[in-house]
Parts: sequence; structure tokens; C-alpha cells
Amino acid sequence: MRVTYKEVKADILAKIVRGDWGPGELVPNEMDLTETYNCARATVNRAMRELADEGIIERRRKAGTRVRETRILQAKFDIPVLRNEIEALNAEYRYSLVSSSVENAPDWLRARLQLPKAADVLHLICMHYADGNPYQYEDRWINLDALPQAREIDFSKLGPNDWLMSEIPYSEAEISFSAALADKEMTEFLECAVGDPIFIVERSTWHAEQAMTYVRLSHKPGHRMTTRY
Amino acid sequence: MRVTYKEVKADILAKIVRGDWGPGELVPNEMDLTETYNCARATVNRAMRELADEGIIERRRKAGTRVRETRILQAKFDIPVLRNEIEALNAEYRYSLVSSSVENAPDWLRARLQLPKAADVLHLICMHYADGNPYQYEDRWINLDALPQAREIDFSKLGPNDWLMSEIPYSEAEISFSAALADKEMTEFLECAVGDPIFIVERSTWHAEQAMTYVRLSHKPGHRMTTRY
DNA sequence: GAGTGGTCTAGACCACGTT
DNA sequence: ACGTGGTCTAGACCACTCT
Repeated sequence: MRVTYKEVKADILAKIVRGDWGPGELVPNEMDLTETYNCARATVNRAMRELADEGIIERRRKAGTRVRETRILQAKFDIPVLRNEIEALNAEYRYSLVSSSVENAPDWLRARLQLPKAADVLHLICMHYADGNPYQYEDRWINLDALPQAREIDFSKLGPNDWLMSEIPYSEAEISFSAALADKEMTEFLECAVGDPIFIVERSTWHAEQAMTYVRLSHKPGHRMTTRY
Repeated sequence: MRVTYKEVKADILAKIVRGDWGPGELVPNEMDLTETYNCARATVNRAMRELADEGIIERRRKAGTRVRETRILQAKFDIPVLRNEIEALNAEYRYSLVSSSVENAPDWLRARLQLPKAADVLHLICMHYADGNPYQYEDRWINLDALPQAREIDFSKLGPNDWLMSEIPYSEAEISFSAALADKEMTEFLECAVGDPIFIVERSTWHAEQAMTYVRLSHKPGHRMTTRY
């Protein structure tokens, strides 16, 4: 049978795992491996390229390919649309708009999104429920200079995330995770106690060099975000 | 000049972003695109494959290629070795072993790592500092059935993570992020107040079907984990 | 059965970066 | 200067899966 890039990749990885090629060591070049595995260079290349993408090896022209000294740990999280996430738990999803107002962007938001002075933003507070239980508290700010049409949208039925995904399906974003304490207001919506630990996700979204939206998502106490690799 | 897969990829993405091909719509097949871009099929294939890897499009034999209905948001975090992370902040890294003891694995740990009854584990508490300030509190458990040589290691100089990376550089892992409150003991090490919100990272590591280690990392209040995409 | 993507081959040229 | 990886080509066969 013909040699597949997956076989080559698995064999190279096995050699690294076994320690045949230790950290920092030079891996044979593509032409040599072509003979080792008796296959075309493109096959070896794809195997090596994927290993490099996964952070197992490091490749440099002329210098060759080496096993990485320290494995870069990569954790990839798939962040599904909230409705799907909740329905995947066999729970019923419910959305509710708490408040909506046009405001002047506060300073901290202007700084974060690099907005001009006196920029108008749409400030939404929303709740997301799973089987009727509070799941996520959404504090959303939309840049009305960039998305003036947001003024006319009725967000009592359609969640801002769903609307934004339809307006700007592809965008640049910065995500960060952190921990915070539930404040007075949040305790009411999340049905928890003041001072409970809250897992926070923040996301700023950009499109065509312009800030579109910033959102701060506060999760019910005990929320975990998990991934395998 | 020759057409590169990057150009093809960028152009296809631009068409999707502009809405020429909307969510759920069929994208032309590879042979057609080969003519559109006047290049080899392998070039189109690589462009499309990468877009599929990034969750932009969905490909199925015979059925063709479609723009994804709902973009899967993927957040990829590079988790560097702590020393590197701290030194990247231009801070001096310092490590300290707080305690070390061989114990019988508590029930919650046995359940998590699927350990047999009466399994011995090495329990380490360590601190990591940046410029002398507490940065991370490490609560580490090592499965001594799988790694008996850990009994003989002096962890007062070498951090358990560094040692484990040298023993089992490649492994399966489960990572999770959550929020918790600082308890009495932690406040002393992290120099914070009881009830401060703490960002928690937990990681269970497996190798050859066997649990190697579980670690719970508690970060100083205010810690954030950030990524862009 | 037939259309589509998945992959391999053999050869070629080129860009980069080390020497 | 030259060795290595990065990429493109043109053609081929195959695997999957929809109809």
C-alpha cells in the first residue's frame, strides 16, 4: 500500500515520544525521510508541517527541523453559540432582554475600543437561561458609529449575539478569561450570593479596523470551561 | 506571478465576509475554482482545507463545500512554561517548594484520575513568584504508581512541571478554567484577602492510558488569560 | 453511479537564512 | 554560496456519500 502522510506523521511523533529524537535534536531533512518512508516529498512535508503547527517541532529553512525544547501547550476552546451550548446539555434555552439604552460611551469603554470622544453606544443587559435557571449574564456594548442600524433592532426577541453574527459574521476579536466577585446587581440575576466567585469572559470585536462591540459575560457560580488536547 | 494558496484563501474568505457566499451556501467545487484562479487543484485544495480547519467552511465529499451556518468561535491559548511567561513580562522568576509528602490518594483525586484504591501519590505545594510577588500557587499531585521515580526527586530546586515535562514530554491532557475564592491558606501565599476572586486552571495529564498528574493552579487576584483571533 | 473532496507522485522553482 | 523548507504544477487514483 501507499504511504500516507498520517502514517509518516504518526511514526515521526512516535520516535519523538519514545525519545529517539530528543528535545532540541535535529530531525532528518525531508529528502532523507522521503527515502526512509519511500514516499514523495510532499507527503513528508505535510506530516512535518502539521507537527510544526501543533507545536511539536520547529522548522527553519537551511537550519532544518528540530524537536521543540519546551513543548508549547496549546489549549483550543470551541466556544459554541450559547443556544447550542445549552441545548447540547439537553436543557431548554431561554433569552431575555433586561434593559436597553443609548448612552455616551464611558471612558473605560472608549479606551478599550479606541472610540472617539462623545461616541454613542447601545448598552444592553441580557440574561440567558438553561431550563429556567440563570446561566449567563450579558453586559453588551455596541458601537453605534459602526453599527447605526442597531438603534432600530428589537433586541427583546433576538439576542445581540445572534444579530451581530448575522451583521458581521467574520471579525477580529480579543478574548480574555478572568475571575470576579458577584456584585449586588448580579446576584439578583444569577440567583447567587454577594461575593460568589464568577467566571468572566470578555470579548472585544473588530471589523475593518473599527471596534464593533464589547461584551462581558458573567457565568453562574461553578461554571467551568473545559477542553482536551 | 503564480497564484499562491494564500491569495486563493484570502480571496475566498473575502467573498464570504462580503456575503457573496452567505452562510449555508454552496461554494464552487475545486475544479471550478481551479479555473477561476487559474492554478492547480492542489493550491485550491490547500486554501479550502485551511478554511475548513478554521471553522469557516464545511466540506463533504460529493455534497461539496458550504459556508458554515454558525461560525464556531475558536479561542486558542498558548500556555507557555511559567518561567517563560514571567520572564516575558520582564520580571524575575522565582520558584519555591512549600511542602512535599507522600499520601494516600483522596477519593476526589482517585475519581478524577481513575486511580485504584490505596494508590500512593506525591502531593506538592509550590509557589511561583514574579519579581518577588506571588504569581501562582501550585497544588500538584503525582501518581506514584505511574511515576515511582518521583519519590527520589528533590523538588526544592526543580519545579514539578519542569521535571514532568522532561519525563513525559508528550501526553494527553484535560484543562479547565474556572473561578474560585481565596481560602485562608491561599491568602497567605498569594498575599491577598479571604474571599478574593481567584482564576483557577486545572490540568489532568495522561500518558499511555495512565493518569500521570493532576494540578490545580491558583493565580493572584486580577489575573487574566487573553488571546486574539 | 457519479460527483466531490482527500491524498499521493514526481518534478520544479524559489525564498530564506545559515555559513 | 548553498542547503533546507515552502510551495506550485499536472496528473492520477481513491473513498466517501448523495441520489
